Amino acid sequence: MGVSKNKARVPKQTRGIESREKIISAAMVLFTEKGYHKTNALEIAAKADVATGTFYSYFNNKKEVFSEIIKRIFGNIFEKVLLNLEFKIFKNRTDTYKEGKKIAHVLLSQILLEYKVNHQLLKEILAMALLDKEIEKMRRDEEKKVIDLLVSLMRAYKKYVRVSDFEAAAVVLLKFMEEMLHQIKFNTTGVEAKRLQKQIEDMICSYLLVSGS
Amino acid sequence: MGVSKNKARVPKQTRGIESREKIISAAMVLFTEKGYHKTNALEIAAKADVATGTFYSYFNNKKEVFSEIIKRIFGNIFEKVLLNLEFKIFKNRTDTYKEGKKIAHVLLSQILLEYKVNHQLLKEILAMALLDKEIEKMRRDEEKKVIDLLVSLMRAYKKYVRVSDFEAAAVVLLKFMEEMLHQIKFNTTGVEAKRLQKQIEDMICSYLLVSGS
Amino acid sequence: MGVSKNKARVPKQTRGIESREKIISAAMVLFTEKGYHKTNALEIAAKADVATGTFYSYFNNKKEVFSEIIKRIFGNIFEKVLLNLEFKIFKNRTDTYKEGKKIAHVLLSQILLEYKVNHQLLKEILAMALLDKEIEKMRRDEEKKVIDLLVSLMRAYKKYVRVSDFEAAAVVLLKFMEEMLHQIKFNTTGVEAKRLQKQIEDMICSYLLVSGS
Amino acid sequence: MGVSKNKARVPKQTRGIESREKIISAAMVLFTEKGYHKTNALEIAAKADVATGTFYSYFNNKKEVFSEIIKRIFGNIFEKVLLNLEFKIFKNRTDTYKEGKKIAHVLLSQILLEYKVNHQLLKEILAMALLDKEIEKMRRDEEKKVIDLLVSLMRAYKKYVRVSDFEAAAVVLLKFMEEMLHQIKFNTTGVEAKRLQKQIEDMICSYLLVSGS
DNA sequence: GATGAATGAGCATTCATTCAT
DNA sequence: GATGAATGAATGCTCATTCAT
Repeated sequence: MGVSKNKARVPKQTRGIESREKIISAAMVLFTEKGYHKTNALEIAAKADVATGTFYSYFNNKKEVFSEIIKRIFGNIFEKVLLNLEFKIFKNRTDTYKEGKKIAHVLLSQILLEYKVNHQLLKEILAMALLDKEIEKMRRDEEKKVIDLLVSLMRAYKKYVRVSDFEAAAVVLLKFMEEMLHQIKFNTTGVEAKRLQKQIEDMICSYLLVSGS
Repeated sequence: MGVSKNKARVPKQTRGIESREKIISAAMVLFTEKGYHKTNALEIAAKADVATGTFYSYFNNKKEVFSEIIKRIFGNIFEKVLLNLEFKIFKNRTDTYKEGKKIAHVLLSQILLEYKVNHQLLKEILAMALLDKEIEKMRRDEEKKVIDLLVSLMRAYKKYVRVSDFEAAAVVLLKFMEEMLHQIKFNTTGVEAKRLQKQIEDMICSYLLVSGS
Repeated sequence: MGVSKNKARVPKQTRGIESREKIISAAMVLFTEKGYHKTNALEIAAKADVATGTFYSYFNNKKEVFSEIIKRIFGNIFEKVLLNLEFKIFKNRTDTYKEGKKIAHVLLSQILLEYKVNHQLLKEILAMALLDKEIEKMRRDEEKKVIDLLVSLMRAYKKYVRVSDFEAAAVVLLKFMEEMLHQIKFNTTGVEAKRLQKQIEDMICSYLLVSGS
Repeated sequence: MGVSKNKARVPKQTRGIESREKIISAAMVLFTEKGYHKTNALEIAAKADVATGTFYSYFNNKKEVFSEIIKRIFGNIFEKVLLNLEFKIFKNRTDTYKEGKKIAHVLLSQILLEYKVNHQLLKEILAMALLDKEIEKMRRDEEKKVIDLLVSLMRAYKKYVRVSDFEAAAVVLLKFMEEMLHQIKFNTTGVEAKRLQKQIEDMICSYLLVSGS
């Protein structure tokens, strides 16, 4: 589906691999600076110091570079963050609400730190995920991984968990987290990040953790 | 910035108003069917049964029609929903957690009902709000109204409310609600809407309402 | 089938019709001078003193102009020649072989005269009829008309006609005539046209007409 | 004109000869499948399992491979058919019209058999002979051989031959035969091959042979 | 006011050919 | 000899916008 003419050359020599990387870097810079829609293949090639033809040797079109970039960013962010998440929790066997809240705080701060990909590019990716079926699928696939992890975590700690429908809860939590991260990053409302973060942690904990513990 | 050449004619005769309306309707259909970026002025004019020139009499460019459409949709949705919200709450003086939960359920269902604007167009709007400063501002302005209302509501019912930073809470709640509505609408994860809705209500209530009441 | 996006504008105003005609004329000149494959839309537009966009308003691509040109040439040549053919024969009730031969001579000369469309363009058309399914179909359709006429003529004069399988004979005659006309026009062998014409007439008559008459 | 840069390497080692042959075979397949104009050097090299550079070691450009292919096909067809023709006639000393007709039938069937080169490629060659001066010359040279043979044959059997201008007659016959072979092969009119073949034989004989014999 | 023809800069994409390795 | 990466001019086509009628 949508794999286009599959004409894209796969570089075998070092020089080819370098060119491909140069193109990806240049595209990343330009998508960030001018946005995906306002960037064109010619500019990318120029910025990458490569001929137009070279661009089209490695990518069938603009969207393919974008996909490649997204793959890398998603791969980076989600996996890094998630491995972190798993690790943190298993390390700090959380038994009480207060402990939980502390962990939530550390985690969120940590994630926010990782999540420092440049704003504009992130906006472009989110927008594209809304506008383009293929990009949407890439996002969905990545989300699936997180949801699965969240479910397995809730299952492992079920006696400390308030909710019962783990899957639905995982979806709600994930989407909530995502939105909040963007909110903090893009900050469209004028309320300071710290205050927001506190409310977010509170909301997660009051929803997720049994309070009596 | 963005004030454009202000050449757009403001129709005063019935015929002119009709033409303008036809253009807006046509644009709405096309933005929905093909997306904003893939729709062009010529098509809109054609679908509206109007000459290309006429299109440019009433709108300086494609984005202006889009803005107009957004204005109407935001006006419709947000205001309708919000007036409803205010009305509902003042009518049903909520004193207990259970009562609150019931109201939350009714409200969310109500909002979801109002929120049935065609998916695709909504996606386009959200995407544009990420990509375009002007559209982003329109969205932010609309959100401001909701946040203000939420704050004033919390203030009015503060004894039943768990949280203390009303403004931050309002932001978190609004963004959460928005994201959840989209999640239910676009349903990218495969979990059924009903299960999601239940978790959402739970999350809002456990966060917002004092539980002992 | 192959009708492409059907986006081509049909001009309604005099100016539009003029532009379309200018494009067709320019294309004809260029196809003749440089051949179809070596001519491009930009050049056609330039020669027609029209913007590139105007070219694409009236034709979806180069092939469409070519089709239009072919339509006109085929329409002109075939119909003119054929009406002539019918008329000539009905006027000169041919009873003897000698009479037949005289008529054949007059006719062939006549046809050759009509057939003076510029060589190069004709070559291009023939070549395209070999290379392109759509153009091939256009040619076939035009040929069908001639074959039908030839059959009906043979039927009308059957007592002077040697052959019995009228349809096959018509095909053979048509193709023979076509090829000979091109041969005379393109003259690839170095034998003078007059000598060829004589042999052609002889071949047609000895094949077609009963000799005893 | 057309001598090109003459840089093409002439392979002397087995490996080189193999590469050259692989390229020719690949080109033949692609010209057949996609046509000459839509095939490009890169594809040919890829299909031949050879680097792009290797292609340009053996051929200066696409047309050179095409010329090579044409040379082989013409060499094959014309020579085979003609040697056959000469042999057949000298074997079967034809004295009467009926004998002549029989031979014509056998010959035509024979030729049609030899003439089974793949349609599409033949079309491409014919089209190119119309479009390209060099290819046209190649065709003309090959035809010259046939015409010479036909003339010498007519001369040898002049007492059985109706016509007097041997050269013109040879041209007419050759062109007629060519066209008819294509007609039978490409069959654009829907009349069955057998019926056409019969008419063709009849036309040749009634034109060529003295009937009283 | 309305029409729709015309504009032309702009963009995506291709491909014959070269050349460093 | 062979490789395949790189080149960049060339081309097809689009579309926002203007303007004569």
